Amino acid sequence: MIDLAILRDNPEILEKSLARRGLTVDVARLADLDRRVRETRHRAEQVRARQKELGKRIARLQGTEKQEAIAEASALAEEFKRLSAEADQLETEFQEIWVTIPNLVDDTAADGFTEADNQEIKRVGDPPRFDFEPRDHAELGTLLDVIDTDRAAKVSGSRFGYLKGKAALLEFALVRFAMDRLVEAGFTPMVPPVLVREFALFGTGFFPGDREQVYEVPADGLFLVGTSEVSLAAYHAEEILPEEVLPIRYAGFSTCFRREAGTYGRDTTGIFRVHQFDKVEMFAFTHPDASRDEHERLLSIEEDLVQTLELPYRVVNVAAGDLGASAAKKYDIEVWFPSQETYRELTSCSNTTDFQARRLRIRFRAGHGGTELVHTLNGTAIAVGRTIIAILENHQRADGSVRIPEALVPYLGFDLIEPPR
RNA sequence: GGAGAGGUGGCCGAGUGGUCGAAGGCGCUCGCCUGCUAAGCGAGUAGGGGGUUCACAGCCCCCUCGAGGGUUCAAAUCCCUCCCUCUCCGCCA
Repeated sequence: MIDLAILRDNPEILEKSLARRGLTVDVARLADLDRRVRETRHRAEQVRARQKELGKRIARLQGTEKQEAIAEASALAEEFKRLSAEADQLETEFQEIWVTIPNLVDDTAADGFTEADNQEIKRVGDPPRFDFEPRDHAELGTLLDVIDTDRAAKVSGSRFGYLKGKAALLEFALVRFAMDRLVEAGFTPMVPPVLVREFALFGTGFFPGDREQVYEVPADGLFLVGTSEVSLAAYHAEEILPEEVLPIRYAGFSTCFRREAGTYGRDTTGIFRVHQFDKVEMFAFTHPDASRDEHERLLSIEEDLVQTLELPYRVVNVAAGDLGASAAKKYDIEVWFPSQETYRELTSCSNTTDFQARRLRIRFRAGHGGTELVHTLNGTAIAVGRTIIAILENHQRADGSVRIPEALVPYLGFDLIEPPR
């Protein structure tokens, strides 16, 4: 949710932001609806005030006087009920639209509406040159017997995979490697719930917009998270934090579940796009003045991790129209995939400013004694599945064996994945 | 799955129809005192919305004691529905 004051005092800012996202919303009508809500509510409150005052006198009155006053108060109560219902109805109508309004786009977010408009900020590392025909990760996975999507299809359907043997070990190495780095950087490690209540998804901005992407467990009224961002953000829901605890930084490890509805035919090879994968996620709660710096900090941590894994990548500033509802600005790190001869998304980090904090009511006690909304940010540290396949593809050799990046060797105890004899 | 208890302010915790947005305590803020620290004394301190306004200053109003509905002139207090938390038993990684 964005600040209502924007709609009231600077609707042109909202107009502009929506236009940058390529959305059409009748802002004038929204503003008018809001005005009518307030007008009606105000009239109702005035009636209520008179009714309450009269009620106080009734306690002290006797006889006829009392009876007359009660009759009058009764009429006021009726009137209040009527106006109040009218205001409720208008407000419902307003909220229905208002909750779908995405965050204001940051001035420095890239222009454009699709992935193709993402603005490249930098490239680091060179794509590997092979003197043989490189295999894609699915081929390598089969050859090395470390990824099995055929049997996964039998057991669970399409877009699932088994990590097997050294790839399974690689997962744990990556997770521990990332966690170690993050703890060093001041993050508190977390293993959060992956089943959450609806409010957590609404609060993080995934609902109502992306509802069809989320697995639901109707019998229990719970939902499977697509990222631990959801459970980490909601961790401090409804809280008023002391200012001095900010920034709060969490490193959450969780499995992520995504329905991938509407992606039929896209990325069907291997485990590039699956319904279930594990991820280490960074999440930060900051003072509003600190979120821009924090965003850059998260990005630099992501870059450090990718560099340490010796993967060639580029950083893009995501186009306004391609941002999620809650993000004001987002950076993606795209890593080179030799089989696709292109850079594909490996990590992503967003500054959601006060959008999630407003919905989740996460505030801090500010210096002046009042409360202010915090800012929240999230960023991928390691998306395990994709990182594994990036390692396979980039560090493969002619015989199909794969070299383990040096930084992971201490976690694994081997430096090569070879085809079984 | 069975049985029971309970949801009140930043936190703990009183409060069964009007004088309760709410005792008391903790915490916090300011001041005083104590030659440091600790203790002590005094005052203040819920959140949200709206109106007025140049104003995030004042002043005024409304809402909120888990949520929603109901009874009543009047509800934290009475009634109904739902949600949530905890305890014991059962099951269980």
